[in-house]
Amino acid sequence: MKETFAGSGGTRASLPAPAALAAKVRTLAPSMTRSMQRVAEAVADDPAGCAALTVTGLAELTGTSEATVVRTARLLGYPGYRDLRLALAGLAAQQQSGRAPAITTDIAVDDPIADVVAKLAYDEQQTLADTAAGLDTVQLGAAVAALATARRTDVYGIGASGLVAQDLTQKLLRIGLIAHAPSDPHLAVTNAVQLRAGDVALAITHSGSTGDVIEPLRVAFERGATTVAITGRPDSPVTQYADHVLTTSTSRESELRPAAMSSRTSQLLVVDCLFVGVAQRTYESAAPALAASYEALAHRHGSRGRP
Amino acid sequence: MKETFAGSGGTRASLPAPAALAAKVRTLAPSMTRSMQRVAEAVADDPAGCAALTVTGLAELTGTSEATVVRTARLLGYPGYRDLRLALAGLAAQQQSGRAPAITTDIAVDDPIADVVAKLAYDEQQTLADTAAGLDTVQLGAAVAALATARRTDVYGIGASGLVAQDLTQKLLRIGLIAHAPSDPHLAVTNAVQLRAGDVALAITHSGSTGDVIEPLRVAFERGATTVAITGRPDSPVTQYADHVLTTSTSRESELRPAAMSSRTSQLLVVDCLFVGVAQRTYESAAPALAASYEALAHRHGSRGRP
DNA sequence: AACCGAAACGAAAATATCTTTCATGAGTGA
DNA sequence: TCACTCATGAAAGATATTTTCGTTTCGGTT
Repeated sequence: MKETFAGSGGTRASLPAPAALAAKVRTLAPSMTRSMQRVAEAVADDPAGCAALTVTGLAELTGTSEATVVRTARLLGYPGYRDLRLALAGLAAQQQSGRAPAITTDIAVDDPIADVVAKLAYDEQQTLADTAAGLDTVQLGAAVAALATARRTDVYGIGASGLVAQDLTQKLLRIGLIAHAPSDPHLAVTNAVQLRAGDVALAITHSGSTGDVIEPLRVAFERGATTVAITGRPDSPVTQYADHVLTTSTSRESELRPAAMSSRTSQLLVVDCLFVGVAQRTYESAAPALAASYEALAHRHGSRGRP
Repeated sequence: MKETFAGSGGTRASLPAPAALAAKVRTLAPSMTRSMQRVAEAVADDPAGCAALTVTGLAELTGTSEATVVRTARLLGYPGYRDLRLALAGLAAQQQSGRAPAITTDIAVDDPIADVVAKLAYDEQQTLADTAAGLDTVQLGAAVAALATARRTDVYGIGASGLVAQDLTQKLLRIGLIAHAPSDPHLAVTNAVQLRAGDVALAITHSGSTGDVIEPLRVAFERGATTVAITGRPDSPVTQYADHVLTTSTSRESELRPAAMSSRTSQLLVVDCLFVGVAQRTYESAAPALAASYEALAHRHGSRGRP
């Protein structure tokens, strides 16, 4: 690995931004081995402290070996420990200069309703920030390009993710694209069989292991369609069949705050980004289409303006 | 110079803070030799770029030698180049996060995808904050109470709001309550006719003027059910038939960012609050029901962990 | 102008740090 | 139980940083 390229300050390959690090740790933790998790945890817990440590120091601190530390750094998206260390220094500086440490307490059974509102709002804001920070714009751009030029698009999702799938579908239809979000898994596969090169199939699943969603994506993939996966687990089975993977952030969940809640927030942001990106790319046709759909809806509302 | 002391994480000697670096360069410049000035200048000019360079790299860039770079680092108050580099990374991160006010502008057709992500995330965060701030906790509490004790609940919504309605329905079902979200307006009315005192009807409409949603709520209202409206217009027709009104926030929309987008975010937060509130109130039965639904879903996912 | 001394400077050696390789052992499924 | 895979750390190998030390430069002095 040469480091010389960085000198130009030109096109920097997408190293994870410091801000995204905490989110990345959470996202990738499940796919880590025990030792690596210890390292990741230490790093997320005390960025400043870890930035001051050498590989050897961090290895000792976490009771692991240098090799494991380097492996962890790699998994987090850096070429090696050195770069992770720089990112940690950046993160530490950011945390230092202002923004809150972001420690939310869980929602308790006896929290007053006002607290519930505050905590939920805060958590969802956090989720949005994490998602935005962790989103790979290259993958996103590729997915947008594929969608914008697709002959037709299928969107697969089940349960909570199914609603997100429908949301995207509604939006795409609004700008004149052809999109479907089959709600029945069997129909999804039936649909997928019809896809071919130039079409796009998009799977939305938080766990990345939802068979009912993977199956149609696999079929589409094998048919030559461009496939996109929106998932919280970038190493999960669904990504096998995905040309482009968009990662949603995973925040800690609790009994009263199911994972579905934050994953939905995260997924919707991604979907919105996709939509806006596509609308930009197809502006010529999208703008009139959007206007037309407003028009068509107007008469279904009572008066045109305020009641 | 050993670096091992850092391992303790104990009393960190006072390294110059990153922010002070630029000032320090200016202060110390006069006392520097020519070569060192070149190094200091490069460092002050482009912290981010220099942070990416090794001693050798920076030496080459400034046309000096490694030794000079290290001497400069020393003069600036760091034990060696390594620490200067970390400080530079911190400074870069701070500068990066500092300049973010560009996102207040609307999304333009030619915005790069990264900006789109940042702006959308920012807007949605804003929407959440506004919604949380504007939510009437008394009304919310009342709605929660009604839902928690309802015999059955109907949720009405069309289009984007329809998805929110389904989201709420899914959640309520998960904790063992009886809820429906008829997607067909006619079915909605048919359903509404069945409601009576002790039941809850909940209408979700951003404009508050969506006839297809108002109608079933009216019917439910007249049948004596407790009615709730989630709307962005607290003075719109739908509130006529609503015992409790929950107001969502309305943020500015633009051509590329339809109102549906932020109203959906806002509505979902309200719906989440309702859900958590209800889950709290019915904790005895909700907790096992939630657990059970997790259980039931587990087998639809491949393995629990890594693929 | 020639000389001297001090300081600046860089090449290269010495050291520290990071990365890779490889052998070992723990855990897993047949 | 056995074969197998995978996680793991020790140590070798590769880089980066720091130190050493000799050369060069510059200012002043004779």
